[in-house]
Amino acid sequence: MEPKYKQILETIKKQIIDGKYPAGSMIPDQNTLARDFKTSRMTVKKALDMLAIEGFIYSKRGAGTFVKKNALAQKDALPVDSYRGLSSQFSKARVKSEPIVFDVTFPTSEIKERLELKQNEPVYEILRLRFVDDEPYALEHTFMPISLVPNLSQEVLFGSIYAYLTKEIHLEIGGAFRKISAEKASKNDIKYLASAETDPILQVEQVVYLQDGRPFEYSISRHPYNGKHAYTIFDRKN
Amino acid sequence: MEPKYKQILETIKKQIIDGKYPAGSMIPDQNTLARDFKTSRMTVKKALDMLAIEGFIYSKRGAGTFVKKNALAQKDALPVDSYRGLSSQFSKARVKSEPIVFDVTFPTSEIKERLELKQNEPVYEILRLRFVDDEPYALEHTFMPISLVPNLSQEVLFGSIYAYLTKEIHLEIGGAFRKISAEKASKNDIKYLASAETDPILQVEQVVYLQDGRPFEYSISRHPYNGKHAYTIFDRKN
DNA sequence: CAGTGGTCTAGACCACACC
DNA sequence: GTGTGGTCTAGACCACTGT
Repeated sequence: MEPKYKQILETIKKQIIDGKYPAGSMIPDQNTLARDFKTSRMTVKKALDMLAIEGFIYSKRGAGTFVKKNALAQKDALPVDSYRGLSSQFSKARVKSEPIVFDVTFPTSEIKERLELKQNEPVYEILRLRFVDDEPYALEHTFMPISLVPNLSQEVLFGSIYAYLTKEIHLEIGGAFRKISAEKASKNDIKYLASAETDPILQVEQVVYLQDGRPFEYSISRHPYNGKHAYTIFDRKN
Repeated sequence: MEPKYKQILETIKKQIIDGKYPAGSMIPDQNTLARDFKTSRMTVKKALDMLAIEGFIYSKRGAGTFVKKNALAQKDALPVDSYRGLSSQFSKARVKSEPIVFDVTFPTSEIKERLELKQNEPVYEILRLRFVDDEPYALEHTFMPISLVPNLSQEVLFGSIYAYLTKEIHLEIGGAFRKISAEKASKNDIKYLASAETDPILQVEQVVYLQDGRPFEYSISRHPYNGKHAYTIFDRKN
């Protein structure tokens, strides 16, 4: 059984998308909604709070709750989960992966620090060339502690590592820290991404954390300069 | 009077930072906390939910509420408000701005679309070179509808536009959409940012929205390649 | 002033984890 | 089973907006 506040949330969201509450208009007050949905005001409030977080509405004390002018732009917005890997951004059929390096090593001091490793725990080192629609999309250099993923097979590398981690093993992703920069093309970029020597490279360096805060993956992705693949985000103030 | 849930939130946050609840440990259950804080469980729950959003703790139904392993890393984390401008990232004294262009024009079709302008409303066009610690930090090309900011003076451009907008006028920022890419250096980059012709440029293109969803600023910032200034974010799954 | 949203209470029942 | 967090109720009081 889905919680009642989620049902209310979905109902109102659908009504906004369907145009029952146009952009800029006020939606019914919380007491009215509570009566209409045969529930308490607290439950309505929770639904409205979530809708505000999703970017559809905003509330002003003393005035009312209003549909945002650009509410409809939110309706196709992805939740923030690009660290789940490429497969959630693009349909699985369009993504291919070609492993270049798959090794087990001792981490350098920088990687040890990023992954908060205590002693000299070994890590996987994975270098993969990733394709979207058969075009090079990124060169991914990934490090993961072996202790967290004891049985990673080379086979998995051809597909989505994240699908394997969340389905096969029981790992819950909590968030990711990312650093995005523009870099000069390296030899590997020229070799694998077909970059020219003077092409700029978009680099995304990230540490992915589990729900309990343990770092779980450190990776550097390098994207070719082709005018197609930029990094996009929507920051919302709450 | 600050709401009670915020006081509870701050108290527990301080206790985590002070080491009363070490990383990985369980904090007292909600009923106990409600008794200790002389409040209801719902109020405690709200405080804990906010603490989870801030990245300090996580809860598991049936098990308990735990301090994240990297909770302390959150204690200096900035809230997501870099669209408030540079002055919130760096102390005001370190930031300088040099206006290059300050004009009023009719928008191109692309800018009209980004700012969702109906007719041919005029916009400000502002080109500013921004310095941090007297080094070129970014070349900012900004467009704002005149209708939203009727009285922007050239004087304001030397400082922080955002400080002026939120303090002098009564404008509330709601969020921003950003697109980050790596680009080749243009003539302007070479001229103002002292970039070499082969240097990559980190470009941040953004549309900033007001709380009610109206787009309010469209800007393109170009950052020089000096290994110092990357774009960083922390995505949290909630 | 009336109407709105923000917070809070003191309970209740349920779903889930762990033993 | 016991203890935990997730949801929900039916009220209440307060802060703020707009007239």
